[in-house]
Amino acid sequence: MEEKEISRAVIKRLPRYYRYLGELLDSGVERISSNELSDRMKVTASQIRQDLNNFGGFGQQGYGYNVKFLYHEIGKILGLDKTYNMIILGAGNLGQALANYVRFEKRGFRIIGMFDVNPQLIGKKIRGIEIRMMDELPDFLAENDIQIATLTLPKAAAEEVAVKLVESGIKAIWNFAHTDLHLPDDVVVENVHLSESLMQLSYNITKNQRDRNTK
Amino acid sequence: MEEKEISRAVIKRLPRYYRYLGELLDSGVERISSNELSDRMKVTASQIRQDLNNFGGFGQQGYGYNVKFLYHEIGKILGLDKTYNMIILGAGNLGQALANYVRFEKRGFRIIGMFDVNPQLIGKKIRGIEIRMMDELPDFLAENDIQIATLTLPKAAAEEVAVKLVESGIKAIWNFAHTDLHLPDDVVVENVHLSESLMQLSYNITKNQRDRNTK
DNA sequence: TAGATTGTTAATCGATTAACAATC
DNA sequence: TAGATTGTTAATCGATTAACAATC
Repeated sequence: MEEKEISRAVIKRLPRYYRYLGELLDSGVERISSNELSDRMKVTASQIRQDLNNFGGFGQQGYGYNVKFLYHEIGKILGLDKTYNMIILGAGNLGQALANYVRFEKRGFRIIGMFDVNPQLIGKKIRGIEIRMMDELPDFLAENDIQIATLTLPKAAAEEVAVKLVESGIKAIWNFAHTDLHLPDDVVVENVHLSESLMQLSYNITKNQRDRNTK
Repeated sequence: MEEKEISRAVIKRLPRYYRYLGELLDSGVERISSNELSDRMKVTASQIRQDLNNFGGFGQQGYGYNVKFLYHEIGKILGLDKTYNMIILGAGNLGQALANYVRFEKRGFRIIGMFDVNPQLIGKKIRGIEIRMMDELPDFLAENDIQIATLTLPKAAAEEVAVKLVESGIKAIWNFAHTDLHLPDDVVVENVHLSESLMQLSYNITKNQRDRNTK
């Protein structure tokens, strides 16, 4: 079965399509053309059609796309038709904030455990999720079917914990630590580097000011 | 003064260079060649040289790059030689987590105010930063020089607050709300969409499983 | 049927990589 | 000077946009 690799650029756009289609669905829109969607999303209609056609023909000539159908198809592509059990490693501010965030649950991402090394946090519950000592991790992983591990801990600890997780069979990591994890190829890592995002912002602020002075 | 536009792809890589150079600096490395850096960062040496040359010749033939010099130059390009006053709009879990994060401060991003509509939060302090009522925002902006506004509030409120901020002269927004802000061109917006990041992860998990079954 | 709009091929644009002359 | 490595041009690759035939 020859399957062409989908480019990273396309994948990064899918969640945004999904969001817009969800909003259209909520507001009762039944069908939409690539042209109208392109207007709303400020991308070219051509790109929308190309992107979607990577996964098959979801539209119909002369009609456009059925919003509900397309929404669910993209959901399936993104793996949102399944549920995922998650744990959070590092129950500091960010870890707790993520645990408190209910919207993830609605999309099928269930946080079922949190771990930390700070004994003061142990036993504390965030939205019903218990914070456990880090040394309970191996047992917990053995007893529970976990698909995603979230790293919200200092970078010094991140790599070490990540290696342990992978040894225990974890295949997907959502990494908030400011470091690149060096893991086997079959482990999926999605990085969220907040400070790098902030630096892009300060770059653009600086550039913006320069532009204003120049013009 | 003809200045060629630097591509977004290049800008996105700069913070990562900055991070690696910072680590090299900390570990006492004085100079590095594009080749050695390419080994560590898993990018091509050619790309490193091309990227850096967008901003001028930072290296020296036969020698490589001086780590300390390059680190500071990239810092300047990213605007990290200045300080920024920030406010956080929405003092929920994520807003509080960001406020608690000390590392931003070290890089020159000072959070000096937080705002929320929930009266129960008013007066509370996060790391010394007071949470104020949202209606105090205009006065606060008039009395303080704010460069960055962080939006950690529900998407329904985000657009409305963003428009108010821009009317008060804010030119840069760090947006965590799950919505695209429609603002004038001279306003810089940097989006952090956590749920979209999570969807990319679930896409790759799904793909990974498919690959394993196929091979 | 006529009109609309997709799916898809071809053209363009931009970003990455390779190669090497310049130069420290 | 010889060796190393940049800065930069040229070649390649990939992604985006344009165009239009297919078809609902």
